[in-house]
Amino acid sequence: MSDPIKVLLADDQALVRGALAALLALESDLTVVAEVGRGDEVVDRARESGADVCLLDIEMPGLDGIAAAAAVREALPGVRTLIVTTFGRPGYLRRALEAGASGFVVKDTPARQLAEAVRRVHAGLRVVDPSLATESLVDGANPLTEREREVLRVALDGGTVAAIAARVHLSPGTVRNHLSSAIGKTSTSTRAEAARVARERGWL
Amino acid sequence: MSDPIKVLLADDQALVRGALAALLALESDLTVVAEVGRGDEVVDRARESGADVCLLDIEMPGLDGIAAAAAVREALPGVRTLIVTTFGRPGYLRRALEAGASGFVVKDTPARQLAEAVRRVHAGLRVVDPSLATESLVDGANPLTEREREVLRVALDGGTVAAIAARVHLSPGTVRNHLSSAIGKTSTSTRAEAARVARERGWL
DNA sequence: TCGTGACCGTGACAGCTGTCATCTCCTGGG
DNA sequence: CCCAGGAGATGACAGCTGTCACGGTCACGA
Repeated sequence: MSDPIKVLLADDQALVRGALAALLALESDLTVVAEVGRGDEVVDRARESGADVCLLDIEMPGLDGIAAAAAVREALPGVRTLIVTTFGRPGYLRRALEAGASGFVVKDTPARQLAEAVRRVHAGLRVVDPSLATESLVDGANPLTEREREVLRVALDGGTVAAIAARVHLSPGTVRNHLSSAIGKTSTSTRAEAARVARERGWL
Repeated sequence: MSDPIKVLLADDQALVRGALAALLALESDLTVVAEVGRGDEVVDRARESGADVCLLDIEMPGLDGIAAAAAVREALPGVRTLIVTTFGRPGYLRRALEAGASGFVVKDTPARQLAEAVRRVHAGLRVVDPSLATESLVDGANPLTEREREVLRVALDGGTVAAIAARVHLSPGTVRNHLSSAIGKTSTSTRAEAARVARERGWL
């Protein structure tokens, strides 16, 4: 039998991190060599520990899991990344694959499938949650422009147009134009609704 | 040595559920006797399995963890409940304790403390995340009335006042009055912001 | 019994929002 | 070269929103 697969775990919730470590420790061909709670520590710790596969949550402080996957791709081309996340938003899948992730699994897949996903990714295969793959095709690509996304992200907090304009350094009129455009593209009628829909689809 | 403590796990994410089971299985004095993914299955499965302690996530379909704790308290008075949740919102802690939960732990506590929390709860002790306990006192009680909460919950989706009014069966004018009152109580300036703040504080 | 407060509603008003037309500037195809 | 499209901005307009004042009902405790 060959050497065990070395795994790095990245999740901001310590309890989940420890629990996943316990779960993977049950597999004799896997070994957890590093655990981090922030996205911006992934590359350094992966290098130090000589990890083969990085399990990355998306919601993390410092750097989100998708950006961390891109950073790993850049700095350590031989290391595979597998996104493990709570939210199966179609846009996340697309962006994860664009960032060079080898796999995408949501947190409500059965526990025993996780180890298998790690093995497949390590073997150079792609692992994609099948239910999401189809949904991703149906939803199509992200229609929002960069500025529209930026404005919508700020609009999530719920402030007035004037407050949004101040935070993105634009004129209030321009902000309203971008919001109006985003409202149209999301088939909604208020900016709060548009922001919610865009977030749910992983467009932000 | 006495019999192991029988634990029921409730979390809507199968991966987290399985991982927590693996984590607790490392402790020789604990045994996971049931796992459920919905709040409304907790009481039945706890009864069947003869669980001593129920670990409950808050975000669950069917019945949320706090309501599930109340249901367990009602149907199985001898069974202790321990809330294990992602969000350390002060209002959640208060409501959890009011619902009869014996403990409240957030998911970024260290993994090894979970088993200890289970033991303490089983022994009849209260376990409360210390950082939250103080924060809960600072924030004070939920100042929103029942109607204000209802209107704010619907307002989270971001629709117009007319849409909210239709969903709660009130006149648009009344909805605006409730929203205005809620905006004042949250020290915000728009209903979207008020809804966000109220949700973050666990007031909804 | 009275006062208090939650609740529901109406009407009015200032201000904010969403939409549209229009303009300029810049960039990347064809 | 010209054109399309993103970005930034302005002005106008109808409609929506947040606020306030006011009136009414009901339940609860003093």
